[in-house]
Amino acid sequence: MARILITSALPYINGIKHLGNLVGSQLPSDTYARYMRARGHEVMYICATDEHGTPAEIAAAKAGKPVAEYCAEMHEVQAELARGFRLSFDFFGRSSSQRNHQLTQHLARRLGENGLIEIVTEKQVYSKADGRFLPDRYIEGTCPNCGYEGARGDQCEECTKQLDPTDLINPRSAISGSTDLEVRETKHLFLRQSRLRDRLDEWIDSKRDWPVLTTSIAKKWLHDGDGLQDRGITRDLDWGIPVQFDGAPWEGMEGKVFYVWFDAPIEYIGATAEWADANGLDDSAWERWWRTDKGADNVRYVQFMGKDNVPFHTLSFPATLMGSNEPWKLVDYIKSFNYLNYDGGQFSTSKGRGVFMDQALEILPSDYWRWWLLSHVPENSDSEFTWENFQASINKDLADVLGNFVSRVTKFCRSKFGEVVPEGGAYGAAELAVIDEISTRLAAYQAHMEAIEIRKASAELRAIWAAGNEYLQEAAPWAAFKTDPERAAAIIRFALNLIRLYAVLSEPFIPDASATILGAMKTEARDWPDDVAAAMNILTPGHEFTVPDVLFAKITDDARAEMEQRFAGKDS
RNA sequence: GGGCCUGUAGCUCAAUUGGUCAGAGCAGAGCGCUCAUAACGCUUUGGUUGGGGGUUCGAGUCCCUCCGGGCCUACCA
Repeated sequence: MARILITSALPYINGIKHLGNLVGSQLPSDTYARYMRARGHEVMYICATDEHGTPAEIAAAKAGKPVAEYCAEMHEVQAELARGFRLSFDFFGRSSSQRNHQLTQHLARRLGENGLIEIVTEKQVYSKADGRFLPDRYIEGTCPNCGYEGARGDQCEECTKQLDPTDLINPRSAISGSTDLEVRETKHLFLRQSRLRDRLDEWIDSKRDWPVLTTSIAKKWLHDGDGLQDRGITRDLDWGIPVQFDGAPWEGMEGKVFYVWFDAPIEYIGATAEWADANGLDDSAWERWWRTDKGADNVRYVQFMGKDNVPFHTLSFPATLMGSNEPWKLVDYIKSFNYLNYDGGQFSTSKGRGVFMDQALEILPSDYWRWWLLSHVPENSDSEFTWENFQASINKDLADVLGNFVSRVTKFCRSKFGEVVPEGGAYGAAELAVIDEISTRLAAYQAHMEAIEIRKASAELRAIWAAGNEYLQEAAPWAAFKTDPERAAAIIRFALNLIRLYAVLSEPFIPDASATILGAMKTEARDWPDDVAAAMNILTPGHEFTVPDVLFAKITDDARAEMEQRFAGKDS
């Protein structure tokens, strides 16, 4: 049994995430976690809300709430949606937790003691009306290059020219519109990650098996221009982890907080500590996952994230841990994802374009979304959601191939033998052939899951379902029943066992349907089938079951058209 | 501007890293079956692998170039 630590990139707190966010980290990591648990491994699966930063403060202000209250509410909303999608986190924490405060401050202190932090005086734009410093992106004005009036302080979206906020003509706050801006001096802590460049470079080089998407981004940052640059890790904000604290090895940082990207990944550790607290366990319980001197040396740590998160996970977070000179567990494998597009464009929160997590659960069961998203997860390139494709996949894969198989077998059995596994007859060549085929496919399915090739695994799983229909067609129990009822009994017994097997194998992808099937089969036997032949004898003659209701209702053309209309967005 | 990714059948994607007629699923066509959610099975039609050039015994894969799509570019997260 292995020990596997799995973290999903933290969803930001300022709103409900869309399906693209879901499929880019949480969903595939959940499937992986479920699979690894099913294989008997010890899994710690962690996620949390990322709660600090300017957007959180603005969203709270917009909602007319204190930021702490806003974050607490949004955390609960996101936690509820996570439950709705059956995301099986061992703990869903908060980056604003006391645990994260302590850990973040601890690591910063260690970095400071190790000479890896310096104080830098910077000039930044301050908005008197907003009472805050403005990140470059939150300053708008006219582009000096092309005259576009909505240019941002970091870049003009019209002519793509990189800008400095002071370049803008008639600059204004993007938050309030105020033009009462001034440049002020402010001091910030910088993480001297340039000093760790060689160590990071060597470390990245050792990760031969990482996806190109992951390593190429890291290498670019390490080698572009002057190489890895030092990075500010503090901000002038109210909401966040205070930089000045007892034992802090620097002064004059009152009123400042750590930069959200400094504390967010630390929350992976923080959330594990929160998990221990929530379960009444002491520190050793979480430390054995994170401290290589306290048991984490045999942990395999896998991170899941969208491609936009890669630099922070390959460089700044490892730099934080390495720079502490403490034996923290570093990531072993990073699985990064491309983006999911929506019907020929991008998901857009502002335009209401695309399906968001709450809406998705309102209109269809989570298994539908899980199946489509996982079987189309953007592993190799951006992928595309269309309603037509969604409808076709759900109706064909879930309703016709899997759902109908369960239906035809259980209903046939009920009408000929009753709701009980029939006795008589014996498995023969046809059954052995199916066992052979499924064994081969199962090995492929497992290999793909081990390699975190979710799409390929889903295709293999589907083929395993389809093998049941092929078998049934070949064995034709409806014909056998007329001449040789014992033979029909053996076929149906075999098919009923296939149904149970399918429920077990499908659990990482469609946990609700899996539970429904096992419930209908009235069995608790969900051990992973290391031996397919043996698994075909788990439901024994005389075992009772019930015919389940339709597992997957089909999506009608009308329903599809309606949803297509509803989620098209305002401006497109 | 710079860097990276990407373009394969009508659609969504593969192709063991340069090696047999480029494969699946869906959609289309034909046949079969009648247990089942008008479901299932079998067979089958679709491709000058974005265009052009090059390297090689051999290119979807490597190089050059053009065209299209996307991401990143360090103060959004």
